[in-house]
Amino acid sequence: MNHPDTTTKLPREFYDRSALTVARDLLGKVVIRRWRDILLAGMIVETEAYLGKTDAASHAARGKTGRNAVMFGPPGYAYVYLIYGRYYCLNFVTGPEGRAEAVLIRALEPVAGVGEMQTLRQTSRHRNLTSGPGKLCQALSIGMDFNGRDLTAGRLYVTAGKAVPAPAIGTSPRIGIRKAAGLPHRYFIRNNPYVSSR
DNA sequence: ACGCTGATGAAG
DNA sequence: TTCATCAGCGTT
Repeated sequence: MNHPDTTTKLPREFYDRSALTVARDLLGKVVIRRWRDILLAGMIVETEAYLGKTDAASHAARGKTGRNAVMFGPPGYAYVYLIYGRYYCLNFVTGPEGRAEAVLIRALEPVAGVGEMQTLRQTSRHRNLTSGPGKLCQALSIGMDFNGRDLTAGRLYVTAGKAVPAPAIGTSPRIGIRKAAGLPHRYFIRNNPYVSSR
């Protein structure tokens, strides 16, 4: 029986495309987090694309600041920020340097390291481990120390998972945003129980 | 439906 | 310096 490749990282070229394309392509890919000699992994089941200055809902809409500086850098780096004073959100920078696009990772389906995720999340319920952007950062032990980290070199990266057929992909407006509502920039795998719900 | 929680950036 | 805002979560 074949075992999945957990070491080959997606190359920088993968991220060097429009956030809309990358957000869709990331579905079915696997986020790998090497944590204390343990492998934590989850398949991406929900993403959101954020564009640069043209996107009022993007952190980059009002230009470069201390917080969003990583978005303005080259693709293939992690952009992490604190939201609502309590939770972290993980984004991947996409597109050429200066365009300031990113994809928010909104939900994963746990693949490996479930026991450790349960400890990190302080819950035994599988459905609740990674079914939201704040939850998955907790489950993978991702904090501000990952902001600006290279996704092609370190202990956080993405590997090729299984292809998701186009009919299985759903789109919708982005969750929880008030500006630029209505744009279908959220992508998810239909009927996957780990997609976040509100 | 609501409270928690604190960084952020714009206004003054 | 003050203030409204915020791409969330958990409990009710």
